[in-house]
Amino acid sequence: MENISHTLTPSSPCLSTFEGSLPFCSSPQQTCSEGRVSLPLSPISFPPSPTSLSPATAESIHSSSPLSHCTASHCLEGQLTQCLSPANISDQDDLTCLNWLHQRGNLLPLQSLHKMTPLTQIESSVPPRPLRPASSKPPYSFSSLIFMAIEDSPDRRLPVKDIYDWIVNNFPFYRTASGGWRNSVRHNLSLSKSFRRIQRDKSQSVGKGSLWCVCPEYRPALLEVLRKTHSYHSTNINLLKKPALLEGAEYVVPAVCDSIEMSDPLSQALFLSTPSSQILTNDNPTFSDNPPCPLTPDHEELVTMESVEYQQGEVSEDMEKDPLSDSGYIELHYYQSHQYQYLVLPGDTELDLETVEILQLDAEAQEAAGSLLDLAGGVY
DNA sequence: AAGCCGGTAAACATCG
DNA sequence: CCGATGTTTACCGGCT
Repeated sequence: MENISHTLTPSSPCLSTFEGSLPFCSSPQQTCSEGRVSLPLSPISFPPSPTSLSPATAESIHSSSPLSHCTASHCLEGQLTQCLSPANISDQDDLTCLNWLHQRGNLLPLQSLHKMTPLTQIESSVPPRPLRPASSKPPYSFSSLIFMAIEDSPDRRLPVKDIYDWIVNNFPFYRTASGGWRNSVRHNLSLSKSFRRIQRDKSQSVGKGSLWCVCPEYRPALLEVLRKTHSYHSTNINLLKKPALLEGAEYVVPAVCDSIEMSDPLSQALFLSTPSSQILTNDNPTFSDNPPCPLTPDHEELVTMESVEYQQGEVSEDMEKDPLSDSGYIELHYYQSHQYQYLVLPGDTELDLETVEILQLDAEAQEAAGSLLDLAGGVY
């Protein structure tokens, strides 16, 4: 048994003060002691300050964090996009180079960038392994597919056409499948309570139909289903990936795994909760009435949070292995439970779930972090 | 066996 | 009118 205490640094000065308990653990492996979270203000942005982590973790996270050079005030001033702009990257080998982000969507590689070979290089140098035939159907239900598609969109809402496109782009199976699956998608959207239709803003309406979003109250359930599916189907994949890590492989290239892994959006997506200011209600069903709140200087408040302590090692090996621990990528997850939303941060380069940090953030903190990540995920 | 869930097909209405 | 979109119903198979 080992107590681990990490002091995390908030992503930005826009995070407002949070003080509260942590009644929620993201996985059965974790035993979180309730406690207050207090983070010292730092100009270092999301993810957590390396200085408070182990040297190896700190080095890795710092060097792999594309946002580590960008403060939230940059974000507030709209300069983060410059920070993330390829034009701003003088050297392709620069640690802040975001080519990988462009190439892989909002996938955040786990390993230090300086240890990484650019994906284009790897993908061209690694002999292409025969991909799983396109006839192999993804294990994910249509609800999960829709969920992932919507979550992977910048605005967390998509027209059905874009949902089709996302599925086709991420799961080649549907590229050649007959059109019946589209009917299933529409059927699922209509029937499932998890999804909600939003009228498009008439003034800027382009295209047909409505936008679809995920009902926040059903997000945890959808995420859980997704995690279970991913966990179940990633077992064999992990066996493939683990030796590569042990042998010092520079980068685990999803593309050399089978088709599910290659296109696995769970490994790629940043599941970000819609900030509470954007959550749709029945009374206010359109974003045109309730536009997403941009960060404003009003949100710039100092944050103090205390370290989070939780138990490590109190986990039965029989318990379900969390897919996040083996995903090979830094993943940032929001959970919503009751009136709280929870942001799960990776606290270790290996992404062992025992070392994942859980922060409970208030709405403004989520918004701040979400905006940063939106920008990071929106540049590709 | 019954109920639930997910997938599929189909009919129909609406909309641009 | 046509195609895309959205809703609804029905049926089937797998799972618990």
